[in-house]
Amino acid sequence: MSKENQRDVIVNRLKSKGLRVTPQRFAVYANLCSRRDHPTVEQILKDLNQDFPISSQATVYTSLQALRKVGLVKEVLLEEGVSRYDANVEPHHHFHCRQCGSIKDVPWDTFDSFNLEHLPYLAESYEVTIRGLCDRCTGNN
Amino acid sequence: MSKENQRDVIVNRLKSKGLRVTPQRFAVYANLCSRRDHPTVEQILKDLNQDFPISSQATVYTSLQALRKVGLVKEVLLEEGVSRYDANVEPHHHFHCRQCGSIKDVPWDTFDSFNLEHLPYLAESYEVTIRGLCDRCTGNN
DNA sequence: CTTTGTGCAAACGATTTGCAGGATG
DNA sequence: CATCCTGCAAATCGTTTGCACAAAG
Repeated sequence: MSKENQRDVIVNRLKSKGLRVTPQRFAVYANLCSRRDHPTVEQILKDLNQDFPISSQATVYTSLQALRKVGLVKEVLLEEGVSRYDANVEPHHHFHCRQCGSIKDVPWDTFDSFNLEHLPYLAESYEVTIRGLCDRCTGNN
Repeated sequence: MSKENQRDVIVNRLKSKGLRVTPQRFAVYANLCSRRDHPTVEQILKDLNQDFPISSQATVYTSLQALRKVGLVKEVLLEEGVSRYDANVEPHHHFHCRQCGSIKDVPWDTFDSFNLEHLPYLAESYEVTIRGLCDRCTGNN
């Protein structure tokens, strides 16, 4: 619950995956864990270096790649030419607002489980992408 | 049914969308209509220029952009850094084989319609991405 | 100490753009 | 014949890589 604890949780997750805990890598992952907006590399970098330079662009890229390789972060592809990252690796769906571009997580249990048995393929996972207008952009709320 | 007819269908679709019918644009769209494999720009270009040079890279890009703008083709984003194109603009889902990378269309009615009413957003469309092994890669078939 | 990570700048690859000439309606 | 398209090459943008130095375990 305390800040100490959150730090330890992140450190332990990195260690448990066999990743060395460096300030830059920690900062990238901690930043990603603290947000829910599926940021781009550019947004992460700007955030990290806001107060004073913590990491370089190349290191953010390689950190994200390392985190992705061990399954601590996922890449989210919803728009052309835009790679976003997500520290929420639990199965969930995505909503993409066509007006403001925001991306919202949609709970896994929003949909009754699908019957994928009758497909001529071996389905291992699936995800739903929903597009439309978010709460802010509809004016309702 | 005849080749003449298919050509006319494509010409008429372009015209009806207010697009000029140029050999390059026709070739790009006709090629896309003739395949079901969601090719990349590179694959389209290679195919067009196989016998003798028909179009340049830049023109394929701009043709696809024009076709996309009028709703005759859709972009398919399933892998990082790979833009694929699809002349099937009817609603459907996608299956992506993790082994051979092939992409298959999955019929819209595979899933019972979802109840998106209880989301706090205005859902206008959705699509399902399924990942796994295709028929060839499972060995069943 | 050995291995791995970082920063910088250069390299890269996909996509876009500016421009002059050419084709379309 | 006015408008839009094409081809080419240069520009651009996001991402990756090589290398020398620094830090982690």
